[in-house]
Amino acid sequence: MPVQNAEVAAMFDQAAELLEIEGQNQFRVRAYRRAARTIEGLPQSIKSLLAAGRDLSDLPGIGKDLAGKITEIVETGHFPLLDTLKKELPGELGDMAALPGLGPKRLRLLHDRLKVNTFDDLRRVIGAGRLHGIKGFGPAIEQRLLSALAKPVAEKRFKLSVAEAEADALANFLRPSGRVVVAGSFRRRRDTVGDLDLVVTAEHAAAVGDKLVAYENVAEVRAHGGTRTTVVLRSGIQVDVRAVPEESFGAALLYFTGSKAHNIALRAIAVRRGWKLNEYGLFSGRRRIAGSTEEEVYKKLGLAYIPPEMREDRGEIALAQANALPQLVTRANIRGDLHVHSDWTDGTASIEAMAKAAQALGYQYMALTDHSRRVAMAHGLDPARLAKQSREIDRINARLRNFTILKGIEVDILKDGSLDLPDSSLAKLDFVVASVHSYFDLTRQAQTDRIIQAMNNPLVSVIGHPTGRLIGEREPYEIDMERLIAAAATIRCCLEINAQPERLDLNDLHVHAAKQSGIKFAISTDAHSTDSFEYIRFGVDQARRGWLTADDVINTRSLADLRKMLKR
DNA sequence: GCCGTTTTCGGCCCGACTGTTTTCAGTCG
Repeated sequence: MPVQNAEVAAMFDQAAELLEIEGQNQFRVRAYRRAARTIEGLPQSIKSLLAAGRDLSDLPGIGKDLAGKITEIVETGHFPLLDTLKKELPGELGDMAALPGLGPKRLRLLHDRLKVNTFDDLRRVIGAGRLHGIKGFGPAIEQRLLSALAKPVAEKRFKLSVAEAEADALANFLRPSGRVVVAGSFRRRRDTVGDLDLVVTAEHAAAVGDKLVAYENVAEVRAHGGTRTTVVLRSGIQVDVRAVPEESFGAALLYFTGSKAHNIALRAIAVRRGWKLNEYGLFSGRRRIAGSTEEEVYKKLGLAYIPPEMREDRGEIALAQANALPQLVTRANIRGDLHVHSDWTDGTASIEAMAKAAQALGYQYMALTDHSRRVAMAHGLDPARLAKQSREIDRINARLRNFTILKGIEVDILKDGSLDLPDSSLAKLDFVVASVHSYFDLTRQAQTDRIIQAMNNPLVSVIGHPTGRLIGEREPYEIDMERLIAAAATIRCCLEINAQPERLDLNDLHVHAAKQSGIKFAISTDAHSTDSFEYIRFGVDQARRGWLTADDVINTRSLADLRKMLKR
């Protein structure tokens, strides 16, 4: 198994943590962290970049030294610097930085003075009262550490849809106080959200924090100052609310939307021009030269407006400088849904009800794609029922005005890559989605071969939910995404962006990588009820995070153009 | 350790809150 990008990034993060505890130059520490983020955000594996002869030092934040270290890790699996650091700072010191109140300085002190190297060591010294008298450790920090050690809260991220429900309720609660925008990774529409960052304009900043603390769902108050308040809601999600004056609203929104890497890059541009950018505005000396809107700040910095979904420091700033940002696909571009179930299988609504719900959204078409027979518990269709469904669709289509139900199927990809229905059945359809619903534990090679085998059938238009993940519940199955993308590009098979909030599959990075290979996408809801057509927006979010334009997405086409495209 | 329309050296984003402080370091985002 080759070393994955995520593993290299994790090694760099760990090294950064330990270097910081050692008291090394903070900019050296930051360099490792920055490189880790770059590596995480790469659409391809480092191994394949190296194989293609790519010079890693071309990547942002990676110079000659780190390029050499990355190459060594990928080739040997070892990172000598990290090995050395672990000898000097053994145990779990790096991981312990996740405890609240423990940063590099206090960890160093614990290690030097009390020989603390593990979580258990820390429990012991606190129990023995040996923290008393150590500089920087008062009763409050001791108490926080104790409670954190008692219930080691795994870092939890929330599905975007879950965070949205919390965010909407909270924003409505605060809205009487002023303008409220939920910023952070929520506004960047990441598939999961760690915490909610709200920006509020208010004449009386402190009143906003007071109001938040009084919110009925607050379980814990972490910090409560004049302009910033942090609480944890009962659901476990952390909320930071920041009150800012109207004239700073844009700068604050920019700052709290992030990403952190994007902000740092913007501030560096400001510094190069002799200015300063903070959450209150863009300043030349003491004079504010921009800040009431984000557009104004970008413009002053010589940049086109960058949509929040692109703010990840993955090359968007250079594009904005060149005024060459892609025109991202929007919800309004979507003209139909290409993955829809009915009560013929495991959906809850009739075909006609689904069609009417789709039409009510302004769509021109939908592809009805019920399950095939292999998915027995969903009453999957066999050739005879599929033929019967086809006649039913004809009858309904005859009644519909300005809307067309395309005849489709979500055909199961069997273990060997063959399809669950004969070509003779599939050939009568307008649209075939092929998906994996079984044998998730095949080897990487076998799983990849299996899906490519299915794509090779020219009757298949789209691969449905290509990695099979269920966010927070099931990891994606092992798959060689680069090989899959290369094959899809060659075969000219489309890939699905499944908009179910627990799927969002493909994810943003894979979408971005596939786009570079010229692949087209279907953004589909996989709707099993009339309500779930609304999920399309989550799919559009991820498409935008992958830099897709309307042209990259087949269901932005008119029905006539779509039909033309589907012939291959 | 990275990086360059001030530069191959000398910078590197910026501010709020907390706790432990007698004026600020550490942590966090």
